[in-house]
Amino acid sequence: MDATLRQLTAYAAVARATSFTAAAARLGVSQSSLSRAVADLERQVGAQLLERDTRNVQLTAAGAEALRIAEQILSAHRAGMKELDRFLLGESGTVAVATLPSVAAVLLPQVISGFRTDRPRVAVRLLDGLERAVLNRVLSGDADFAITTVGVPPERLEHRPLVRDRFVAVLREDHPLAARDEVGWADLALEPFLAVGRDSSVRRLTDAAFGQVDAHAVPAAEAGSVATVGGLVAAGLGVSALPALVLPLLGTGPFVFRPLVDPVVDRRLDIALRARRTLPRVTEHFLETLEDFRAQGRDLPPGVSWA
Amino acid sequence: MDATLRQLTAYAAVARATSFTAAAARLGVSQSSLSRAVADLERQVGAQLLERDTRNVQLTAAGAEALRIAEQILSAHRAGMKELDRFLLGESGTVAVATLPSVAAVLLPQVISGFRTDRPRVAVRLLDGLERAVLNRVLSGDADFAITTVGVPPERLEHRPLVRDRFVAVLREDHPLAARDEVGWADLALEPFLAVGRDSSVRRLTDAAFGQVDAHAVPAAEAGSVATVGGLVAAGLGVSALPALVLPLLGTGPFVFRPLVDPVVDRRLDIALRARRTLPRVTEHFLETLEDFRAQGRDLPPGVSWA
DNA sequence: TCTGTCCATGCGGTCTCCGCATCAATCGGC
DNA sequence: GCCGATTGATGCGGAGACCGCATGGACAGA
Repeated sequence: MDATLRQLTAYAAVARATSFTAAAARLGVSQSSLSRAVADLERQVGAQLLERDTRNVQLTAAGAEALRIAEQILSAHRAGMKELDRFLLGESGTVAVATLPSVAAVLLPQVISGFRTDRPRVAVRLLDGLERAVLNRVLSGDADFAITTVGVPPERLEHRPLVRDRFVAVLREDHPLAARDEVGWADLALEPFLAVGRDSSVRRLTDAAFGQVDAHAVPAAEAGSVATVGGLVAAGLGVSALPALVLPLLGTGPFVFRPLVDPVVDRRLDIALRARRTLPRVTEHFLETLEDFRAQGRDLPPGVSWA
Repeated sequence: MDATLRQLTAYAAVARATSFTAAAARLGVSQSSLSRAVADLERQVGAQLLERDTRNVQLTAAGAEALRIAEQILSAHRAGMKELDRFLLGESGTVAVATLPSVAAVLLPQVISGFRTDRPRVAVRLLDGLERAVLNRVLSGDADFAITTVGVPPERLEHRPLVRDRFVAVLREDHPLAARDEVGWADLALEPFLAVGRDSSVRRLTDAAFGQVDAHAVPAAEAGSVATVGGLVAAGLGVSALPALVLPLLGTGPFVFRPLVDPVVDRRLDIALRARRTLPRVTEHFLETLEDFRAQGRDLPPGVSWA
């Protein structure tokens, strides 16, 4: 016993109109078609649903129950189709973004806010982690795209430069170097250096910068999170160098920041997508919002600029 | 954009198995059929739902959403069909019984109790009222059938005798007639008579009985409900005559009941149904339960007997 | 390189489903 | 009380959907 949608549609229309002819007009099909469809349905469920003499149509008890049920099913179908449609149009769904903690905390909030006023039915998921984890999220499909640094670009990802994020010297306010207008990497190399963990993309860049000025890259201490580095600097244990975007994550403290030169080091944050993939419409919309921000030259924290 | 159940079924099977071949085996159809059905669905919704290379099938974002929705729709359909089936088998639904208050309060409770242990998913609605209202409920289709007295049987109703309900004299215990073993209608006629309202079926029968003994039928007082008659009798205002079944409705009081003879008067309670109508299965089942009670000779209150 | 497996597709046959025309039954107006 | 109009059911022919079979092309693993 399986009733087709066609049968249920026909039956519901007839039962609601209590008339084959009227229902046929409303549906834009022939009366005979409805007559057959209803007869088929009755045969399939094995019960008479409509009591018809040549002049009137009325529902039996089973018919009333069947109407209720048919409308439930049809409504579920209609709602489902509409929901799918909305999803395909990018009006609902979820966009999952994998990013570094600094991007998630500093750059994205305003983007998400703008996006959600346009598309309130779309949920945004932030998956934050370090570079490797972030890229894996994209490769595995957990995330729709990533905003992250990219050291060795994996083959199956496509990149679009997004912002440049300049390294600055992080000092306690009473540190001698704080008196300077700008600081060189070679100057930093003479101080106890407080580095972030080895699997951070920031670490790779600081190591490289010290390499360029022929300095040893052995840190005085190493911390997993930027907030911890902030605590160490505040305690006077040394100095650090961090991209401008992560500075808000240091927390509060007696910090001063000075431009870092010789060389000037930027980390580039890219949008990373799986190559040769058509994106869900919601993802496209999110990226368009991001692009709008760039095109409008929206304010960024000092030291951060659109790429 | 309307997806057929066939397409949704096919898609859901393939998407769940992430394999056309496996899904085809499970559904017992050919692989080519599924391939086409899914392709049709994709064309209709205008989006690719499955990403297939020759070796693997995996869901796109739209595909995952579509699977969720397809399963919702299919589950609604399955549940609805099952519900209708249960209804047609008489395992669910509602049986509406129109009856006199005395039947509703005294005779039916045990029947309903027995019926509901057999069929816990079936609801029973009791529509109680006086004879005319009760019959109208059946004629209008509000009730599936009635249990009631029937004075002038309307044309479009079919009757099945159910029980006989004997009239007894209702006296206060200190009344002189209470000393007798039985009381005649002519004896009652000499006392102030407390009658029920004119639209009650009981009233019609008491009037007729007094007529048979050539007594005036003018009551000393008339009350709408049996409980009120009870109050009047208890207050010593007079005597009454009521069918045995309604005695529980008198309430508590210093009542004694005596057999009423010359003539012995029974009211007959019938099952009344709309003629030439096939009954909903639940109604049939309820009537069968009632019939079982009769066949088993279940206990009835004194003065009441199966017809 | 070769074979087995997977999905897509051409093909022919069957069955469903449609609309048109018509029929029998009934209602409403005169 | 009669007649035309309207209602739902049904015969019929045609168009299209849907099926399974067989085959093709692409890829994985030996």
